[in-house]
Amino acid sequence: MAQRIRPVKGTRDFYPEDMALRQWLYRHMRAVSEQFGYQEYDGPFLEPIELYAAKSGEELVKEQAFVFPDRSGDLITLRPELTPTLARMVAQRQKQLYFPLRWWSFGPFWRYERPQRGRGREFFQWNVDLLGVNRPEADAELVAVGATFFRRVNLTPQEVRIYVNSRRLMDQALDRIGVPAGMRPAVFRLIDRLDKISPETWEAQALDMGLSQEQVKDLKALLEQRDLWKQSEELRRFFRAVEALGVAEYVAYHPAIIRGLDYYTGIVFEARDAQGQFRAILGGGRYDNLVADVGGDPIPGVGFAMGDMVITLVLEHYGKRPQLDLAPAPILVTVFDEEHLLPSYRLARDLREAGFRVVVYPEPVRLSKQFKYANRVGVQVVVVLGPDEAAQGTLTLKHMGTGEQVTLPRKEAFARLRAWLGESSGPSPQE
RNA sequence: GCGGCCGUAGCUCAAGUGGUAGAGCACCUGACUGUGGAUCAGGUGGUUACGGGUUCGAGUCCCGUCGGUCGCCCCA
Repeated sequence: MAQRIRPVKGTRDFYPEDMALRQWLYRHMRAVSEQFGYQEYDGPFLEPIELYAAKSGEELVKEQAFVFPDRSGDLITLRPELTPTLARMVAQRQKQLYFPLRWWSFGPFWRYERPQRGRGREFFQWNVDLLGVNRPEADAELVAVGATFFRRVNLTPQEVRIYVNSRRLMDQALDRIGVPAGMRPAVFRLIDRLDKISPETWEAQALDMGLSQEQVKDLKALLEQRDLWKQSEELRRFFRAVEALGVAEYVAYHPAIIRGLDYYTGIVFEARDAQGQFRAILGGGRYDNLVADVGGDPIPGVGFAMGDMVITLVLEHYGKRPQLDLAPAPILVTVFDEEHLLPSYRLARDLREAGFRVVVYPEPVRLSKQFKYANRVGVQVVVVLGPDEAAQGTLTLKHMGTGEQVTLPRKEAFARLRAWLGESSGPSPQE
């Protein structure tokens, strides 16, 4: 007996039912992206480690990327995120690309982390970026893309919300509190943790990193100010644009949203479920130094990423995970006996040529077994071609949903199939 | 990388203080040899994650490994 080989830790197998959900997510992501005029692109899954060395949170590469030597000894990285690849691709063709540029992508990423609920080592991510515009209205558009996706998958504003803040605004506010510039990245990360750890440990960590009692108090007060955004011209414009884009109900200001990554320079945002029991569903923001880091001229940009694992958990939790059609085909042609096997195969071919999706039972076994199979795999109509039908040039059709059964001349049988199946007889499966 | 909890049939779960591994669902067969879903009867299925240890005896206690999960870290 061969030893059982385990899958690599933190990876997932996609059985047809899992694949159906992944494809469902992909279809909605694509539909929303295209609604807003974004173009699909992709990069390599393997990248040189140097691409990540210069930028994007040191830790992401040093501690969380899959890095290994290839056969020649070069260090190869399984991409842990897409933004550096995007930057490289844009820098390479900077002179021929025409801005503003709207690109989106959906694909696999890898991070060598401890797998947990909503977090694996191999996951899929939707990336949406708008390059070449430095206005808060562009940021609002990205948020609208995310919100439109939520609306499209039936998640309501009562269930998910996109929270927004501005690093520029927070910088000013921290100035007033007297937090030195050198401590900003650490303080940002502390703010990011506010609702993830207990108030006591949060305060302890704050004091630990060198903030005074007074500053901690001021900081806590600051993070309570839900109308802080009114002090920011940038955010006032942002919210007016969000309103115009028709997604205001999904968007709210929150002073504790700051994002962990270092390269964000302005507005930042993340989506959370209303009950706050899951990780961030999507996260993004403005980065104005992107392309310069990989050798191009600086281009302002704004973008976000949404992983497939958390959104799946959220959909499940709110009962919005769709019932997907997993049937291999809407029609099953049975095989009455050995003698009628090839006639059944020919019938299946004729049905396919008429535009139907058809599965034919692969061997002559009891009809009850074939009907049971049809029932189990979700076939809608079973076709029987036995001695009687063969003799009279007819076909027997049984609709598995209603139980209705008819025997009709071939031509009429095809018409009946079309009537019964309607749209679902066509070439594309699901939903 | 660190700490807590968990790991029994394909699935969901049972098995007082250690004493011969069980149920429901699913699956297979039959009642029903040209017809599924319902019902009834019967049946297959487990080295109790893996490897050691303690014991007359371990699913149960101890150690280790692997996997899952929760928290730290980080993040989608």
